[in-house]
Amino acid sequence: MATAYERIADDLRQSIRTGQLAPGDRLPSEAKLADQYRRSLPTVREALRVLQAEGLLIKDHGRGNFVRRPRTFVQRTNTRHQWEKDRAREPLTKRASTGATEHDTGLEMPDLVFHAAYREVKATAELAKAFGVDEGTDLVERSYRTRYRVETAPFTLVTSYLVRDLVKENPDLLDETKEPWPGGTQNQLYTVGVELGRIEERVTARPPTSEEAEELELPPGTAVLALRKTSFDINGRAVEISDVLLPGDRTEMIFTTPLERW
Amino acid sequence: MATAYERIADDLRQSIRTGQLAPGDRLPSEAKLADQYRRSLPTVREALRVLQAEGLLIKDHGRGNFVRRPRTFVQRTNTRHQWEKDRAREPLTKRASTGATEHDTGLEMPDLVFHAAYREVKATAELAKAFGVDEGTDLVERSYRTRYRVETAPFTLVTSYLVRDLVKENPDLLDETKEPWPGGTQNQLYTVGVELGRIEERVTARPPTSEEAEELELPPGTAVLALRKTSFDINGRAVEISDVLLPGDRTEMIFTTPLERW
DNA sequence: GAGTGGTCTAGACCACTGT
DNA sequence: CAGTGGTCTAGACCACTCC
Repeated sequence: MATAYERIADDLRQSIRTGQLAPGDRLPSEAKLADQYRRSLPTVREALRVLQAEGLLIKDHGRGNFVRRPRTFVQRTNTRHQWEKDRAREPLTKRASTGATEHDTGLEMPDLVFHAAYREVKATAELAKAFGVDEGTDLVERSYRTRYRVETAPFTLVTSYLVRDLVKENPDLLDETKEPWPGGTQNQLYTVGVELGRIEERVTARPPTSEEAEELELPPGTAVLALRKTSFDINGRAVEISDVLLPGDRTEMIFTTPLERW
Repeated sequence: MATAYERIADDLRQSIRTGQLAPGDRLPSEAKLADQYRRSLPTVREALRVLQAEGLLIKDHGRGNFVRRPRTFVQRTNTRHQWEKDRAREPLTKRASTGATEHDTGLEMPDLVFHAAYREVKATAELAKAFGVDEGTDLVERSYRTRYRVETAPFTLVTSYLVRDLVKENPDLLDETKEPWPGGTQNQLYTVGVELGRIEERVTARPPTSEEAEELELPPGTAVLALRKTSFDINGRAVEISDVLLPGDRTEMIFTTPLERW
């Protein structure tokens, strides 16, 4: 025998799946649902919580509970890497027009708001291992967030690390007022003589920390996609590491793997 | 001013982060916590629910609340595709020894339990579009689940589609007792004269449906990684489509993108 | 101000786990 | 059996939204 809140949840879920409750519709108020199902208010609220965790429902304080609309996805491809590499040696005028994010999303620069911050940090054990350097080595940490101009929440948080010694020849790379750098990281590395040979991306899904949930304005129960990108130069040395955080409920990542011919 | 349950959650979260409460530790009973914080039981339970959603806590009915242990990850790479292609034309003896899952996880065949089911279905609008065929075209649907012998829950659910006409020349491909097919899908396709040229994988994170949560034995609040894999032959035709469902809390996907030299 | 969801209480009873 | 978490109730008061 299912519990009372499960039965209410099942019933409402059914109404949503059949379209009896359409996306955007407001549900009856919690008090009315309690009456309807002859259950107490907390029990009804428990049922709604289940549906919220399944992504079927949006709760809006003071307004009501609404059937969630299908999500619009932001895409992120791995073909962006080759695209960025091809442009890294192009003249400034060409590089300035669009970046890799625009390549992925089809949006234009003016649609996006970009924010960057720089910091010098010492390599943690984990980062030192990933870079193949000693713990405590000087790193440059750059934090980015990018959002649509029309929205308040960013759709990516990026924390990027470079070994300081590698980039010290180009002081512009340590100047946060120079961001967004036209042409992106691969062009930045080109200015200090580095060519990338391979990019590795490790992807996991996990619940956001409370801080991350707040910054990305994630509804409760939404996971984040955590992507650890490591860029290797043509000699196989790790030269840049980025931790990218993407809201799981509106990001689609597309990876294309070419195969060698028989 | 934070709410009561938030303050309790913050306090416990702090204890966990500092290690005052170590992974595997049991928390005081909910009644004791209620006493301690001078709050009602439901308020304490609300706080614990927050921590559970953050993946910091495991609730175990009748036993207690426990600090969650760090998760052990199952890895899934995209280098598996080239690896599988290289083996697709090898003799049976070599193909039989290990499959792509073993390549990724480092496990041996005897560690894994494999289950397959076959069904003939008509192409939905969505699948028809992805295959570039007419809606209603005959497809073969194969469902797999793979789990560790020592665990009860599978770590992948796979639903794979092939166009029936493409594989009808080899009747073994329609026989579910022949699974796991030594050498995997790429060898199966080789038997009907298909060579793969490119594989595209689209990854999203979303909350599981109630059915999926049950089948994967996911704790509440855990997301699934949903991967739509499309295999294209050397002429760019989609020949196989797989929907792969992975538990988000213990899967790491690794994608390597090689870059062309300047 | 009326209507909505959000927080909190005090307590009852049930279900699961271990001894 | 004792101790734990899971479900459910009836009701109070607060915070937000919209008219």
